[in-house]
Amino acid sequence: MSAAETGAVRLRIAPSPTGHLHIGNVRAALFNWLYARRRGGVFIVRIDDTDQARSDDRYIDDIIEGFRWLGLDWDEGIGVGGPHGTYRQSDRFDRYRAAAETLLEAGRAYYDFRSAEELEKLRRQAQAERKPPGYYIRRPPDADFEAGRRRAEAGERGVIRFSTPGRPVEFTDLVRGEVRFEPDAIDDFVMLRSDGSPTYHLASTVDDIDYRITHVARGEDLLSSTPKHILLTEALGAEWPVYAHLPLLFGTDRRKLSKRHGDTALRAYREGGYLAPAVFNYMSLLGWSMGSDDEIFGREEAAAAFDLTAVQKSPAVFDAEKLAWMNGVYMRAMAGGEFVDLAVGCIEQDLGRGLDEDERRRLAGLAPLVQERVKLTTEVAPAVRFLFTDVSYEERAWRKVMKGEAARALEAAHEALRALEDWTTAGIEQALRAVLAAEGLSARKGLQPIRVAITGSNISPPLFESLAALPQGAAIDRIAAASERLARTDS
RNA sequence: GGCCCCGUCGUCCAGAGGCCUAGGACGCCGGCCUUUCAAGCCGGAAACGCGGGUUCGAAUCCCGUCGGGGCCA
Repeated sequence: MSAAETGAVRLRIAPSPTGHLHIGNVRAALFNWLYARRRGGVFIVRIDDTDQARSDDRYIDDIIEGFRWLGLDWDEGIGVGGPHGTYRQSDRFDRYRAAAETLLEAGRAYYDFRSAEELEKLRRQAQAERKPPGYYIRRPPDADFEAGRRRAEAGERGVIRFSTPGRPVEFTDLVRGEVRFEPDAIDDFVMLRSDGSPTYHLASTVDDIDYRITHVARGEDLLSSTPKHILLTEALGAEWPVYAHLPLLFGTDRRKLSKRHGDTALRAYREGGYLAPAVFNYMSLLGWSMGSDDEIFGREEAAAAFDLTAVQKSPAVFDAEKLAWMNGVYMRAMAGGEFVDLAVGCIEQDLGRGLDEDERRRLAGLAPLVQERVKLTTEVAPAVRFLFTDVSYEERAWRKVMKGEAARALEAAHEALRALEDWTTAGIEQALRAVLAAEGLSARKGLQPIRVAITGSNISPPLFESLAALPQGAAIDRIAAASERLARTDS
């Protein structure tokens, strides 16, 4: 009976700190998290920093912040500790070398001193014979353990390769079903490079064994490496985990999502006005669904329903537009007070100063109308900025609206609003409608110039509420200013 | 080049032999509402890659083919 059956499941995500946390990694992490939570198991975050030249600790912070932001909490690993050390591969090189040594002594690995040219020749030969590329990379006849060791100790540079047993590997993948690889498809892969550093195959497999990982859910790009990992695990005397190879995330060109597809860093979304629950919700739908038409759901709901066997086999294209729509759904679903707090934060940052009591009150009055109009948090400040700064007219808006009857509408509005005693939405609406009717102007024609005068734009929150959110004096002044400008530009 | 994976509307997902004249969502188009913009509501266009087979019956099973992708080089 395997560990997966007897104990709690243990899953992990192992990002490399060689760049900002990538959304492909985020999706993989999310599925691992969902499955761990569903099974009441353990979720681990390990840092795969074997490539020390390209790794940078600031990216570790980015990874930690990113996962935390999304609410993917982990039970062991970087930042939270656990029984297995630092959860950084760079601290475990000795362990990997020891594992390689064990295999060497057991005859399951060998030193390989062949030059790149020799190997290249073998590859070309394999290609000419239409054989798998790794076909000819096999243990050379003279590769005996003692001789290899002597040459290595004498300072000769060579790699240590795993010696594949020459039999097919079969396993059941939770997503793909039965998978089989023929011996020819599995080459004698390098475990330790000539500089003594471990390859991904070695480090990752040894870690999965040591951390007693029961389920490995990772991108499909690693499917063809899986037989190597299985063989290696066996050779090291351990039981291999259950594998689940997740469909890749594609860009709109249907290629593996990468830098050139624009925003592939989670950070870009965190800073671009997206809400964590929306990102979580959207990403969970990439390759999975609840099995119903329900698309809007939270973390706990998803965790309760998740199963790796229900994951889609085909790749998913990341659709930024649908994410934006979903973000809008979450924006609108926010409690009113919560949104006001968010809006205050947005505008204060935009203004570079705090809001006073009166300003907050005015913002809060308009907030519900803004809330249902924005998709991203970054849209909040531009929508309410007119409340706190002098208007600057959008030239296009001005030209579109300030013509024809605009002057009359502004003058009439100016007069009516100056005389108005009841400075409320209802009062303002009543006064303006009355005066427009008296002038014979339609609401459409009469109100747009006022909107531009007040907000600077022809697109804004509803006008009467916007006016009410402004002090009466300021509103009147703005209309007068627009009137003047119109008179100037007309003549 | 070799091996492997995948194939339902433009995109994401539902569909696990009859409930499918294929459903939902985003996007798109049209309408309603309306002071702008959104939101909301109503309606529309839009897909089972292709060819065989199995079966009374196939989007669902099998084979082939085409197409796409991944890995190694």
